[in-house]
Amino acid sequence: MPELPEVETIRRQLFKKIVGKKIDGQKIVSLRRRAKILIIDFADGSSLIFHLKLTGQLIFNGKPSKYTRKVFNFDDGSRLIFNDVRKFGWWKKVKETKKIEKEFGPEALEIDLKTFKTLLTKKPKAKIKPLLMDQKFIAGIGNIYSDEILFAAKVHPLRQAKTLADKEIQQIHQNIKKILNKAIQYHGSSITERSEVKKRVKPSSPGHYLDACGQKGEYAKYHKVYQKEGGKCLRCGTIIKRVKIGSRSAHFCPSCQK
DNA sequence: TTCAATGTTTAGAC
DNA sequence: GGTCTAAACATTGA
Repeated sequence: MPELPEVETIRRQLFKKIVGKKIDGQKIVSLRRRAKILIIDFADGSSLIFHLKLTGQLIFNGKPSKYTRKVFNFDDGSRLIFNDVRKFGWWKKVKETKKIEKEFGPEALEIDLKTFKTLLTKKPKAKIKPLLMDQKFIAGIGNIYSDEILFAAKVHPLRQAKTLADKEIQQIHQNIKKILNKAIQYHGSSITERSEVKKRVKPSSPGHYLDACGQKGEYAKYHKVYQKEGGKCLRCGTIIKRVKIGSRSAHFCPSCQK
């Protein structure tokens, strides 16, 4: 679930709440994010790192439920609970984070146009959507935001990197930052899965993204193509399509994404 | 019973 | 080596 905007939202909220507090006598000095990983840094140089995968939640002073996998208690009596319905998420204590940080490509919010162009030339045959989701290529983008970025850039998700014109590369690069920043502003996307839409499962049920305060993110309101299959394109009115690329759903407008 | 799901990793094919 | 696909991880519920 949590892609960059969701993890970044949690990081910013938790930063204000827990920096300066202690877990097991260890003082928290900082909170960072690398790709979709949240990093809690301690005074002795060690860190506690988290990956929320599809359904992980980190909630400050949350109330434990049957899906709570771990509770971290702070020295002042407050706590952080880790919930995860599907159990794909993980956390671990590490002595240093250099090795982990090196496993990812440049941060999506930090990459400059020139670097982005150079990287694309190294993957000429790759399809642009899976490439944007490849954390070793560029870090932080997942299924939701790759769809939204490509719609905004008017680029078809199956385009090979080498076929992209300069202007298109520029558009993708610009929209990576624009979309991710706007999503952070709205505290990310709390969504209901396709299989759940039919079942009328509420987005508030366990296994859906919540921020560190236990609140839903509001960015899903602004999704233009993700989960909009069958709806009209907001730019041209064409019906939004969904196709499988690899094992993931891609949503796009077949008319204005070329 | 079967299906799909915001993520990642691995194995195998070409 | 590059690229693609399927499957695996565990769970849910109509």
